[in-house]
Amino acid sequence: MSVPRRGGRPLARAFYDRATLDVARDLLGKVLVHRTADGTAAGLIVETEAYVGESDPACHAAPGPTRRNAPLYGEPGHAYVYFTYGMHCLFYAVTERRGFPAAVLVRAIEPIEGEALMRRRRGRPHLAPHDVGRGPGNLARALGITLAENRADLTRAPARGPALWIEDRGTRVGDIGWTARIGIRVGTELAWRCFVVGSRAVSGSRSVASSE
DNA sequence: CGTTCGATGCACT
DNA sequence: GTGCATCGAACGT
Repeated sequence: MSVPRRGGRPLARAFYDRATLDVARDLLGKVLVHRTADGTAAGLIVETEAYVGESDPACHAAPGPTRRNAPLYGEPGHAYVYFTYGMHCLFYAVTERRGFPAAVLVRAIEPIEGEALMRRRRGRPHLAPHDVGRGPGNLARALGITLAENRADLTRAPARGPALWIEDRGTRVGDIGWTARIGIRVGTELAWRCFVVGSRAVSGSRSVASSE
């Protein structure tokens, strides 16, 4: 893939207000940025999964609306942060029109900016670069994304102060692979996980990922 | 390389 | 009370 340039602007609402599978694919190569009081950390998105509607048995909206999944039903272009296993936060970008519950889970990033900060947050100074943002729980930890970021508007990046957004820095990714989603017990027949072929930051079994 | 298992908090029924 | 869209340590091959 090409060398990233700096200084993008947040992707517009219209980017997210589309079919979720298209958004999942198009997020590959985009840059997820979180600016906090501790500094700015950013990573290239290399792996995503789509969760689409109440008819998708693996989607958190499958049981219908609840307090917890409410952001899925809201305006596209907002963050949905899911706290799971008592210790991990997962970051999603809400997609499709208001009222239709869908989102893209970001599963892996390659560090681009603030790698020292990301390592500090992970608490593991000796990680290889491709491991810093490998896995959905790990990347949220590295970027400092918590439940405080749930419902954050991803289309706004004010000149200063805390902000969470996704931007295009002109990076072109190579081949894209599609497989079943990881870590779910239902909906495994759907190939709604996509990733950049060859990226060492992609989660899951390395031998499987490299053969796809 | 692979599999198994415990940690840990919260929303939901 | 149950079940997680996870992770990393421990252990087997």
